[in-house]
Amino acid sequence: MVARSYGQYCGVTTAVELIAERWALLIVRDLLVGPRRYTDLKQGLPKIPTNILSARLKELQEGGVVRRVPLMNCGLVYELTPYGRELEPVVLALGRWGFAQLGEPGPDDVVTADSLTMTLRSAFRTDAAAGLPAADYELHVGDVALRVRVDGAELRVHQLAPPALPVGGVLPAGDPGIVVAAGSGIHRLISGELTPAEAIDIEAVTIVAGDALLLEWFAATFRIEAQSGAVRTT
Amino acid sequence: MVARSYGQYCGVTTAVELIAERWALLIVRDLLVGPRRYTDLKQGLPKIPTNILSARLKELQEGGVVRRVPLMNCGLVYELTPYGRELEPVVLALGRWGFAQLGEPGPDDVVTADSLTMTLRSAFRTDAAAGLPAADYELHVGDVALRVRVDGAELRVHQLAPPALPVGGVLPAGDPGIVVAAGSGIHRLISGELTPAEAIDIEAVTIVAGDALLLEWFAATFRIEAQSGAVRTT
DNA sequence: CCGGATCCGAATCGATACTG
DNA sequence: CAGTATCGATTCGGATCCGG
Repeated sequence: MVARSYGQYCGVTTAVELIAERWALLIVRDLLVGPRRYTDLKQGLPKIPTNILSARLKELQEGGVVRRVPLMNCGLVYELTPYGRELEPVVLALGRWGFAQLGEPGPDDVVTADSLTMTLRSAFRTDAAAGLPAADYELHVGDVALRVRVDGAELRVHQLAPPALPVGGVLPAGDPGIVVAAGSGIHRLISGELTPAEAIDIEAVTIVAGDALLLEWFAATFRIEAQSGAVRTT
Repeated sequence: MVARSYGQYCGVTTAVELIAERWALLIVRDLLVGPRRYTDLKQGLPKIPTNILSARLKELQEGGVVRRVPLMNCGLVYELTPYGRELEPVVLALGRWGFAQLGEPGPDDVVTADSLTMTLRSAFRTDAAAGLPAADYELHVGDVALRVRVDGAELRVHQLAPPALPVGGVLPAGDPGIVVAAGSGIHRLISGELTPAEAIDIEAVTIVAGDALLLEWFAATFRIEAQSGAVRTT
C-alpha cells in the first residue's frame, strides 16, 4: 500500500505525491471555500466515483492536508488543516493559468458554486478593487447563484440558495447593485477580450437588474489576463 | 483517446487535466531550468518509464505547454512554450509547499541537478539577498554540483560537470567564496530549524573550502519557512 | 439521507525489451 | 539518440450495496 514514489528528494516531488493524484486538487479547491460534508463534495464533483472520493480523503488526511471534524449536532465535515490552507496560492495560480486555456464550456461541463467561487477569488484584482467604491453583485451562472461583495481589498462571496433568479427589473432584498446572468461567453469578459458593452451585445452576460455601470466595475475588478499570447489551437 | 474529463468548466480543472497526470509536473519542473533532450529528461527522472515520458511529452505538446525544437547540429530538445513558462510561479509555490513536508531523504531517493536548481529558486529570498553583498557559492549534494551566484535580486545557477569535488581547502577556478557539501539534514538548514553553526556541528553541511561567514549569507538567502506549524506526523 | 465499502471491467502505469 | 512494443500490475470508473 506504499504510495508509488517518484524516487526524488525534492519539494515539488513531495507535493505532487500528496496532491496530484486524480481528483485530489479539485477536492482541495472545494475545501478552500469552506468545510464540506462528504455529500457536499460528491455534489460539487458530480463525476467522482464514491470510492475515489473516500480514498482521496483518506490520503489527504494521512498527508496532513485535510482533517475530519465531527459536528456537535451529528454529521461531520472535512476541512483543510492550516498546512492544507497554504495551498491556496497554488490553487489560485493554477486556476489563473488554466483559465487562459478555457474555451467555451462543453455540453456536459457543469459550473459548481465552489468552482465559481474560487474562480472569482483567482480573478480578483486587489489593486483595481481598491480604486473603486464598495460594490455588491449578484452573479448567476447556470443554476449557481452567488452574492459577491467587494469592499476595498476585501472580497466576500456567498452562495445563494437555488430558487433565486429574480423577476426582471426587481432587485432582491439586500440590494445588490446589479444582478447579472452569465452566458457561455463569460470567460471572454474576464479575460479582457470583450468590453462590458460588447459582452452585453453578444449576450455573454445579461443584466437582469441594476445599473450597467456596475458591470464596468465588475469587469475591472475580476480579470484574468494571459501573460503570454497563449491561444488554444485545438 | 479523449482525455478523461472532470466535467467541470473551471480554470483549476482545465489546468489539472493538462498537467496533473503522473510525472507531468516533474517534466515541467526540469524544463523550467532550460530546454532538455529526451535523454536528459530520462536521466533527470530516473524512474520514469520511457513510454510514459514520450506520452507525457506528446500530451504537453498538445496542451500547448511544451514545444519540440530540432537543433541545427542534429538532435532535438523539448522546451516550454511561453504559456508553459507561466507555470513557474505554480511550480515554485508547490515546491515550497512540499518542502515543508520533506523529511530525511529515503535510501533510494536521488537529488538531481534540475530538481536542486528549482529548489534553490523556490527558496531564494530576493529581499534577503538584496541586503547582502554579491556572493558565489559552490554546492554539492550527492553527485550533483552547482555553482550558485547571487547578486542583489539576481540568482544564477549553473550545473557543474560531475568530477568536480575539489581537494580539501583548495578553491576551484573562478573562486566561489565557499564550497559546501550538503548532508542528509540539509533541509533543516533551509527550513530555519538549524542555524549554520548547528548545521555544521551536526554535519548537515560540511564546508569543504572557504569562509564560514558565507554559509551565514547562504542560509539567509535561501530559506523556506513553514507558514503554519506543519509537521510530518508519519 | 449520510458516509461510506465492495465488486468488477476498463483504462493507465511500470518494467523491460526492442528498433530506426 | 529518441523513441515503440509488449505485457503484467495498479488504479480508476461505474454500479451496487450496507449500516446508521
